[in-house]
Parts: sequence; structure tokens; C-alpha cells
Amino acid sequence: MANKFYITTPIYYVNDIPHIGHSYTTIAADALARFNRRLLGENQVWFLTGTDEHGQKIQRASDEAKLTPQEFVDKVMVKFKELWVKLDISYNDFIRTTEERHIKVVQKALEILYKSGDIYEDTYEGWYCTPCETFWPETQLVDHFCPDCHRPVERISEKNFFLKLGKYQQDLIKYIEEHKNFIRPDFRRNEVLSFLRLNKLEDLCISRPKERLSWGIPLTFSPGHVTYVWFDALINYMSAVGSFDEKNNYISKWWDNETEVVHLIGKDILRHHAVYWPIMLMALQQAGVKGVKLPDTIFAHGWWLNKDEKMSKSRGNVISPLFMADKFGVETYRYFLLRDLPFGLDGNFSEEAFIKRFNSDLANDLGNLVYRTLTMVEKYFQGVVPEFSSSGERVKEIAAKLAALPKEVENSLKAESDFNFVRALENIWEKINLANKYVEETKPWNLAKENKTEELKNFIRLLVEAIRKTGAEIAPFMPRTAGTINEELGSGTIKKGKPLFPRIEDQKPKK
RNA sequence: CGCGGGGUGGAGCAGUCCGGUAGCUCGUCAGGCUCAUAACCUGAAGGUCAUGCGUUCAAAUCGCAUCCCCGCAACCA
Repeated sequence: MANKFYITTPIYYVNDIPHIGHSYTTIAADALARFNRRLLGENQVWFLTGTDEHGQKIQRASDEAKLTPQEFVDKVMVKFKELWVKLDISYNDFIRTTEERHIKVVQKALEILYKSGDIYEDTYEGWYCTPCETFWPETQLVDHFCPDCHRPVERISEKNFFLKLGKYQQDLIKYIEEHKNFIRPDFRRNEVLSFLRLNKLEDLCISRPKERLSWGIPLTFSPGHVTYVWFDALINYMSAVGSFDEKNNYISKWWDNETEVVHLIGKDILRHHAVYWPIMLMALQQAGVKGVKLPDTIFAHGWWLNKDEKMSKSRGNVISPLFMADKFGVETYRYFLLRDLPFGLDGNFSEEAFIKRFNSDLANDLGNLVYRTLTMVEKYFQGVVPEFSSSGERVKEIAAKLAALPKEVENSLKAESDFNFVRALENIWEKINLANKYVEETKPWNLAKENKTEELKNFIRLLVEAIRKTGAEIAPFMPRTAGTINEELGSGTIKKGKPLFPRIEDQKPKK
């Protein structure tokens, strides 16, 4: 089985600053990367993110900013990197599609497919909106006007290069049918399957003439063309972790059969990842390239909505990850995104829900448990965690439940469980609640009064153990909190600090 | 008749495959406790399980029909 884990986010398109959706995918990927590092070993995991820096939109945005495209992407790319530092994203590599290592792999892949015949030259015809610089499919046109700017479109045709999709359609259907984890969640898998079964795939135009789009990777076999942005972008998953050798075989430590390859994406780009990308890989295999496999799992998650509406710049309802992290803390932000919304579904984002989650889960359950425990160790044992002296039935029972936790979390975070963060966190919080109940049923304040020192020792010892165990499990989701808990309670002598999560009181004026 | 998912106490969800006490979290109310961040623990109230018909001793769960909501329907990150 796989003993390595390679996880990716999409490379983000840098025509604008990062929003909540970018941070959602990246935080989820980070939690999985951190979790698997602990499970498989620090060096057995590779976590890739990056930026997609070519294409018309960027060309246009840079014109507006009166910068060259390169200057423009250099500037915007930094915003992403800064945000990932802020959010404690532990990526191993950050790829940019303007980097030499990427360009080389893209060009080589195109060459191979051109030689094998799966990429061929033909005429592309379509309805084109010149001001928007966009081709529109017939079905989206409003009469004969651009659906975006409502100006008339014109029929143009030009020489371009195409990838044979139809050739691999049946193979892809078969592959998806045989690999339950290839597309997750299930309903997305069904969507892709029914799309593939009911439509005949037309070949994909993968180039643009240079005069229409100069900001892209030139085709080596046709200098007048650059690659279309998707062909360019998808290959990042390979170009970042490997390269072609002189025999045109792909060499990579992270794209072999010992590695579980996982692409985390938003539902909006499922088609590209679940259809175009696997077919590109199949075409490379067909061309005789060794070392190429299909990814193990493509997981499409849902969207965060604002009052049931999609967040968008034009609606002006976008929530900024920087703002939320500054206002409520990075840890809370990470926790909320992973806990409040089942991974895969859409859900609403609101500050009310955020504060509720914070107060009940973090302040009341976790923070308070840690704090009350610290106080008791201080008060009853002068800050030194006592040793076990004996253990009763209840102690064994609780210890057994704690021992089961790592496996529960592991099962919840598997691909076949849809990387169920909500369940994993519920697994952990079950133990936190158990610890809180344990305090109530033991009533240590009575034990102290009655001088039942042995019982008190065992109680405190187990309580501390419970917090250490749950604290360790929290680490992938809230690394800093786990670190603080470890500092305060990890050794024999405690270090009591401020409460981890001070409650947020509502600002209703008091009468 | 394009394909698919869904409508469960105030809110968000589980349960539906394999019919048989409708469960969880939050909220509300009451009580307990004092180690703790007005926190923690216990208990209670609150649901014709979208609607109608049917199968069955028995249906949230199976069948048919109707209403409503959402996703996908290709080259647009």
C-alpha cells in the first residue's frame, strides 16, 4: 500500500487577491498534510500549492495596472504567500507556472503528445467577443450577444492545436467505474460519469495564437502559438515534483505507486480535473511515457456562501481571510472552516455562526477544560503532575476510549470517508466532553477536602493524559493550540498561561 | 418526460440501502456544582419526518404521484 502522500491545492489564478475559497482549500490540504506527516513520517508527505500566472485575464489585469505581466504576477503572487504564512500553511513547495522548471515540463509533454498524434493541428471556429477576448459556446450566447458585456460576437476561425479527448472517453469511463476513490464525493463522481456517458467529448483546443494571447508558454513545434491556460495549469502537479529524462520518461518521487496522490479542488473546476487531466495523463501513457499514473483521488469541495449567495466581487459580499484571521485568530479561522461545513457541501459563512462555534467548542469545551485542569494541578499538587498509583474500572474505561481516538481520526480522514474533517473533530470533541464529564462525576474538590490523595492523584493524572492525547490529535487542525497545550501540560511540571480561547461576549448594551 | 441530489422539533444536520422506541450539535427553560472563561454537569419542553395515495401487523425508511429547492448540462480559474 501507499506509504507516501502527495497532496495538492489548485494553483490559484493570480488575477486577484486571495479570498475565503482559496484559504479553504489550502487549510484543508494543510490539515491533511500535517495529519499524514504524523501518520507516515515527516519525509513521506509532499504538500504542493502555487499560482497559475498565464492567460488573458492576467494579461489584461497587468495592462490595467500599467505593469508587465511578469511584474504583475510577481506582485500578486506575494499576497498568496503572505496569506499562507499567516495561516500556518505548511506547504513543501510553491510552484509558479512562469518558472523554468514548469515551462520545460509543459513543453516536453506537448511535444510528446504532438509526436504521438494525440495533439494535432486544425481550425478552431467559434463565437468570439473581441472586447472580452473570449470565445463563447453557442449555448451561452444571448441571441448573438456576449453574455458578459452584451456586445455582438463575431464568428472567427483560426489555426490551433487540439487534444484528442474522444479517443479516451470509454477508457476514462471504465477507469472511473473501477476506482471508487478517484472522484469524491460520490455525487460528484456520478455527475462526471453521467456527463461522460451522455455526451460525446469533443477534442480540446489547447493553444492560442500568439497575436491574440502572448502571455503563455510557446509551443516548441509551432512558435506562433502558446498553450491554453488549462493545459499549462494542470501539468503543475507533475512539473513541481518531477521531470522528463532523455528517454522521455517521467521521473518523480511523488508520482509513483507507493504514493497516494490527492488533488483537492473546488467544485467549479471538477470537469478540468476529472476529465481533461486524466485524459492528458492517459495520452502520455499511450505515447509510451513511463512513470505516469492517474491521481488516486480528486476531491471537489463545496463553496462558502454568504446568506445563500455565491460570494463575488461584483456582489460585494466577499469575506476576506485576512480580516477574519486578524479579528478572531488564525486557529479559530482554521477550526471554523473545517468544523462548520461538511467537506464537499456548500454552506453559509457568518460571523454569528463563527462566534457561536468559537464560544461553545473552543472557549467552553476545550479552553475551559485545559484551564480548569491547570488550576487543579496547581492547587492540589503545586503544579507537578502526579504519577498513577493504581487504576480503577472507570480509569481503564476512559483510558481505552482515549487510546481508540487516533484510529478514529485516521478513519475519518481517509479518502473513502471523504476526508471527513467534521467527523474527525467530533471524534476529538467526544473525548473533550468525556473529560469534562469525568471532572463532574469525580468531584475532585470533595476528594481534596476529604484528603483522598490517592484518588485525587489518579484523577488528575488521567485528566492530564486525556488533554495530552486530544491535544496531539488537534495538531493537524490547530497547530499552535496543540503547541500551547503541549507547553502547558506536556511535561511533569505545568506552565499555566492565559485561557486559550477567552469567550467572545456579545456587545448588546446592558440595561 | 435530459441526468443527479434533497425537503426531519427555532437553526444546522444524522437516521432512509437491511421497515418496528425519531437521534446529534446549537438555542430555550429548570436544577446541580464550584476546580474553571456567567464556564462545566444533569434534566425538561419542542417534530402530522414536504403533500397525497398505496404495500404491510407495522413506513421518516419500500412503491406511485404531486409541489418546492439545489447541483450538472463542456473549453468561462
